Amino acid sequence: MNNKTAARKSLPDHSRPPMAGTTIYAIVEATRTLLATQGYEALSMREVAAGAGITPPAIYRHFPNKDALIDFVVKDTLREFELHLLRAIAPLPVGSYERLLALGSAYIRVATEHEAQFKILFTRFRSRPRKLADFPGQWGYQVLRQCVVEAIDAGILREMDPDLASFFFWSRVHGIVMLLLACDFSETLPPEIGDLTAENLFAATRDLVVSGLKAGP
Amino acid sequence: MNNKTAARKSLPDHSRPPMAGTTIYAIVEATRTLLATQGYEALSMREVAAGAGITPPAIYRHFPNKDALIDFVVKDTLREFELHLLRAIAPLPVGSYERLLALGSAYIRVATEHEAQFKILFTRFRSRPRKLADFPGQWGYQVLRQCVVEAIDAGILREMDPDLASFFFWSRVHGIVMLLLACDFSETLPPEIGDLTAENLFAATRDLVVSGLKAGP
DNA sequence: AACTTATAGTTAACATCGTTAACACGCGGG
DNA sequence: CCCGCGTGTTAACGATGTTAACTATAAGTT
Repeated sequence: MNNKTAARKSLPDHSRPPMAGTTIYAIVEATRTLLATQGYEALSMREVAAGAGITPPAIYRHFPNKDALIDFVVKDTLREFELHLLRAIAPLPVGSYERLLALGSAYIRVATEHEAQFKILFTRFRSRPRKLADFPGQWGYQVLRQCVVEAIDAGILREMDPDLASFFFWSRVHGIVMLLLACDFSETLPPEIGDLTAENLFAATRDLVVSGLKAGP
Repeated sequence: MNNKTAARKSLPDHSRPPMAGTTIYAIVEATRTLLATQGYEALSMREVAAGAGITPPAIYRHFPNKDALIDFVVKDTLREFELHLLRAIAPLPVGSYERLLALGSAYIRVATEHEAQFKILFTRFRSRPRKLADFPGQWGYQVLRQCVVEAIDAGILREMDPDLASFFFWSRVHGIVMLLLACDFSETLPPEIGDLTAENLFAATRDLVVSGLKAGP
């Protein structure tokens, strides 16, 4: 009967993107554009409404509040993140180290291409630390874990807990991305790396990860 | 003559903390408390003023705007970060790997103890990517670099560019901290790690860093 | 065909926020 | 004495997120 007690307002379906041509699509698209151009802090409901060709209160027919709108846009933008990962590793042999590298590159690519959404997802969390399962598509964690398991089985990686190893890989690329988003290393790091993109720094340090930091025998 | 053209309003001295008992001290202290208890998003000038026992416009006698106030508090809080690092490594032998571990632990400790300031410093940057030199005390980068150089010289770490290695170490702890601040891994990572603190995860993965990920010979 | 109802939009307004303008008090030096 | 300066006040402005109240349109239902 009243199994819709929780929501008086009709929420958008979080399981798939809104159809083009609808107002809700215009709202989401306007939000996305504003996030990419002005960033999070400058995003206002009035500007979103103007971009969508409606008045501000009309937004509240589709989203309960600003947070929910942004949350939806972030999740919608990163919805296909998992697919990106799968596409990145598809042409590479199962269990190979190249697959893990490709995952790192794909992560970095998504993070830099959707910088605003990425920062929101990882810093503007209302519900403080969220469960990994709450992240859209678990943020491809299962894909990463699978590749780690396969690499261990293939003898490419040494024996270790796959979850701990996955966390290790994840935190590594995450740290590179977050550090570069926050700080300019152009006068610090050696020029032979080339452009100080996250991608380049990921590549420049991968040998360290594989072989370890200890001095040779 | 008019060498103070840029600033009509008197700015606080950024080079040392305000004296106790002064209004400026009360403002800073109120801001610090609110940041720690409510977080950045909930921080309002009116609450700061109330906490400092003055009216909101009075704040503007000491800080040009909200951003400057927060910026000052962040820098003031993390002013002694470099000293923390130095104290952490002091009892440990020069060139030892323990020194590098102690640096990582100190970084993690400061980040988790001053979560709000840490997040502001690394995500709420107005002047987008800032130069590393602009960070308070360069954020101890020189300390880290020095330890890396010494460890390489001591034969503890293999030969590599010290700046690249420093970045590698930094991004590693940074990634762990940022990931844990954003996401709850309690149902993901193996329970034998213990509490899922950044400190524990740093310790649990340090062998991987030293020995490398590749399978043994 | 007429009446109801839900949906999706509008205008007007409110509370709160950062910030400024205008003014007031106290204190040290000519 | 008064002048200026530092530091506080009150009142107010513009922008923001959000709600209330109203309206128009399309879809059923009798």
